[in-house]
Amino acid sequence: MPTVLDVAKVAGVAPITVSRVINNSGYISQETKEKVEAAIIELGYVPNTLARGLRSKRTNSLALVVADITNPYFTSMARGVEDVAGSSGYSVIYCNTDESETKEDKYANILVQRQVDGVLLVPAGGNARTVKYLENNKIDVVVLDRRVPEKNTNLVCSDSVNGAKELTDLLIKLGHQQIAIITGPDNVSTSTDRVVGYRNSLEEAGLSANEQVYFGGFNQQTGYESTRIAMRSSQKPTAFFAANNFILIGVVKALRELNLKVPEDVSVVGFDDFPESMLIEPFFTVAIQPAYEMGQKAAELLIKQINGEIVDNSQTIILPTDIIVRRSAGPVRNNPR
Amino acid sequence: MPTVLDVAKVAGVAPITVSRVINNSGYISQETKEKVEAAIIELGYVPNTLARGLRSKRTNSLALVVADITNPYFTSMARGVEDVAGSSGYSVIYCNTDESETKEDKYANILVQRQVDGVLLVPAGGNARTVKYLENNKIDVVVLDRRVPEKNTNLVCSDSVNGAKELTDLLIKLGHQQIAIITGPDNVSTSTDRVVGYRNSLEEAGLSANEQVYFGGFNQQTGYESTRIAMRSSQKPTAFFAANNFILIGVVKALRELNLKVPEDVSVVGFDDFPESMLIEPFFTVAIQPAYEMGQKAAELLIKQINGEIVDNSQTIILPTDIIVRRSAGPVRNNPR
DNA sequence: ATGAAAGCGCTAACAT
DNA sequence: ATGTTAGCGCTTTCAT
Repeated sequence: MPTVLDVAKVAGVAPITVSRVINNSGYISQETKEKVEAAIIELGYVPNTLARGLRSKRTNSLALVVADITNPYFTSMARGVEDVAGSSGYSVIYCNTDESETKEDKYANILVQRQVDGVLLVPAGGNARTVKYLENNKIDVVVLDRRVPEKNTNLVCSDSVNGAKELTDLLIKLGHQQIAIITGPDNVSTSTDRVVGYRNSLEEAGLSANEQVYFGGFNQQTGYESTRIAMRSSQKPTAFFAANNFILIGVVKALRELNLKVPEDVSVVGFDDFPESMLIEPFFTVAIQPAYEMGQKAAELLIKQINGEIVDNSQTIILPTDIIVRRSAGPVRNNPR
Repeated sequence: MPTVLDVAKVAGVAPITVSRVINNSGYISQETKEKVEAAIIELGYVPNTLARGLRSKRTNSLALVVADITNPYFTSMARGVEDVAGSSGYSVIYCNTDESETKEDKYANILVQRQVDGVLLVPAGGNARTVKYLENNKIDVVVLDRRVPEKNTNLVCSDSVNGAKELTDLLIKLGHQQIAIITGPDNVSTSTDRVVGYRNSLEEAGLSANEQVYFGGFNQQTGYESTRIAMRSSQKPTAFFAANNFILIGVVKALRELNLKVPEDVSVVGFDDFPESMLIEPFFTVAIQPAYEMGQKAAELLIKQINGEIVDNSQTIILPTDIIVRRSAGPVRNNPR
């Protein structure tokens, strides 16, 4: 492979001049520039980013660390990140933690080794260890989707508390008094914030006594199992609030097995849903988080941070959730089953 | 950040000895090893992969170039790749071409700059340009999902011809005689192979005269529009074959709008579907491609290739598709509408 | 507007 | 079993 030196020889200039042409930096006469460009094409020269990064301390690469890229919510987010990163000359390395702190640690180490300029982190555990580790190693971090306790960071997330409040309000307005919420781990802010919004709504309606909260994982199994438990309890819910898309699917599967119709017998609302491109007929009443936009905003913030355009690195961007009313929630049945 | 030199000083050895400990290469006494490891921990040393790559000509990074990571088919594939790559010490850079050759070219250039060791390529255009470009730059390539014309390459794909044949056979067995296939671009092998399988089946049944093929894009819009056109034609299909998941959704949306029930009025089959985790009640009769496994196999092949464990770089791995019979295809209606 | 020298952090090649 | 030397390809720094 040809190097700057080869190009320099062909163009009859010094290597540094070639570098200046490639990077559009410093003063170069039009004439020299053309000579160099011709040589680059002639040789099929491609700059080596390893050498460049080693010398300049900038790799033009970012990392996106998410729970699982397989969830369309994170996939959209990833596209938002990539589209912004790409147009600013950054490549993106994706990492799936599967909500495991061990995997997160492993990746954090790899990212330091790779000298990425910045990391977009959806933290797996309920702690700031990874953020601190990355920052200690001079890597800029923007936390995405979830808050991290005991540490101020740049943060881009959506308004879970408010989205959950509105969703619960909506159920209450439909006459539901016994509403169960099924959510993720109790150490993840998106999971607990949605419970907070739910509680706020119940309280406002004087329904606090009917609170019914199930923690678990952000997966189908949790939705399925918690629904079965709830429906066997003395307080049978007339409505379910699923804290994410996979839980939502689990809830409905369980209800089907119990021969309960949605929304005739039981109402269901949730967070996230699936993209319209995957749905024949959108059915769920949901709070949609603007995942793609969150990815974009986070990437923009991170890049600014890397470029030193931001002094304060504890900026919080909270995007609103969008309530979409569809058919999965209806008025409570008055006739007892 | 500490370097090998810092570690070497603390441990009282030469830098190369530190390198040997990090890479587990050459002979090191247990004693020295422990001294070095202690120094590494003491200083919080993390190796710099840029320097390492520059020197050793190996970056331990791969790239996966797909049409659109937003399609669950490619997302699964990506997880397959990442899981294998990760466990072999490789990081993966993902690139979305959105089926555009321009974007593919742009990424190919970036990947050469980044000195990735290998590329897993789902080629956007119907040509071998990118493969040649990468190979000219000494980067190993495994082509994924689709064949590339006029060039022997390592290839991992699924058996589109056979899957399409079986799916069409199934419709014919149900009594359908007028079957339309709606597929992707006419320069993509997955798109054309599925037409070939479809044709083979019709021919075998003596139904070649009824052939009805719609090319377009692998997206919902194509499914929707082609379905409307087909249903307005003189040969109204009694069954549709959608060549991928998004087309499938488009077909069903169009049929719904025409007040046609699936499968009572019209039968529908397709390729790919969506993961069960996203489906309340799987409905479509489909040919499933083992996307995750394809990603795994391709990554394994690529890594072997990189390690020089394979001489021949035109190895083809074709994985079988799996026909799942569900409810979207039924017997043809005998009473005319 | 251009160039010379040096060095980023690591490991290959060659000692010892 | 360990060390010395050199250099990967680029850009920073300091000339001119």
